[in-house]
Amino acid sequence: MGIARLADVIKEEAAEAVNSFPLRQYRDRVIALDASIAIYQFRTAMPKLFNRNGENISHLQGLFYRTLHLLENGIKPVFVFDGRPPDLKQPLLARRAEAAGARRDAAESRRAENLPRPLKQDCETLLSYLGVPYVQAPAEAEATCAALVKSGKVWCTATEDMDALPFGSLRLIRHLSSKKNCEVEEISLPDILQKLGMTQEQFVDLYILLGCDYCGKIWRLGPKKALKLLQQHGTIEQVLQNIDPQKHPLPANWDLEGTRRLFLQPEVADPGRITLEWRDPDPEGLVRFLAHEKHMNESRVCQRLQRWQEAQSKPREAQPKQRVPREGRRQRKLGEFFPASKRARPPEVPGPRPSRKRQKLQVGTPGEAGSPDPGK
DNA sequence: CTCGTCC
DNA sequence: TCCTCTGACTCAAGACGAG
DNA sequence: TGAGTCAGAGGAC
Repeated sequence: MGIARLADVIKEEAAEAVNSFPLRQYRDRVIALDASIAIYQFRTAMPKLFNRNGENISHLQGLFYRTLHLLENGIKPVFVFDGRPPDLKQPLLARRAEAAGARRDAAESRRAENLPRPLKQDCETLLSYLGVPYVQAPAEAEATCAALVKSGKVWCTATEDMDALPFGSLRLIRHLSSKKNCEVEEISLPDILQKLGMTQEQFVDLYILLGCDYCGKIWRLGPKKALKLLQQHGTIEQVLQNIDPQKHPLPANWDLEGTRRLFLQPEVADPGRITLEWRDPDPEGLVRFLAHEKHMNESRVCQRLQRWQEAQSKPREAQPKQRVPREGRRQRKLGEFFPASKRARPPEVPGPRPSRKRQKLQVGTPGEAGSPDPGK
């Protein structure tokens, strides 16, 4: 809701805070991604892909391809899963459910916001085989992403949702996809605050006035006026004292304090108790899981993995313009990754996750504070 | 690069 | 008058590889 | 779903 409006305000009033960089610029950087959003996109934007068992596997294919693409570019991704939505979001969710239920069956509308459990487990299994860490957020994923960035464990949040900014993510990148020539748009929160002459608290107030997901907005108070009045008076309370309440009625059940608290003191996973660790993808495990268990096209999986391996063995540079001649793309050698039997298929049930490659987000050790160097 | 396919 | 906000509308949203 | 238009109405100057 406030997403578009905030993007407009930033582009108009703080254009300096927005820059574009080629993806290669983010080599060796740790980037947090909202897993639920990504998966939801794969499931909606993609034509439904059903395997032979009638299961929709769009999310697996999408996650597989996109994650490998990030890894090939030297990026260290960490996926953050949504937890329980805050109570303040319930009205919004209810509205969405109602809208969906109006034209679809009730079962689908009940999908609410949280991913179905088996779906999420599949994604976790896939990430484990890819050697990519994931984090379970207690509440909003964007909030935990922001906390990870603030802690220095993560360089930036990659999302299309502007929420990460009021949550305090110092850097936000958009348009992170597998498109060729991908230019990533990076938004700097400190630059925004400086250009707008606002504190983070005032910025949160601005976001609330623009119409965030958690509470209604004030009638006839749009982006221009909201920004001007806030810069002039400092807080929403002060703004309210300087506008005509008749012409600008407040929304019903307007929980200003609650919404502020939600952004400024959100419920997040403690970054100090999270250890992020990346391993090489496990090609054998990926073929077993994706092709044999989930029935993705085996040659596609293998082909993609082979491409990844070739990129790995190549010298670190070699990206700039060096287009590999047609010839360079070797054809498949299917037997490559699973010399051992196809017969050893894992149990059908999601069962215990692959034990050997267990992903580690241990809680306990602050771990090496391998903070991504802020230099550059 | 555009377009058709992925299961 | 011009500026600003609202609301109703439409469309496309992923990633790949063959040609 | 959300993001990009385009119509039009209420305020501001």
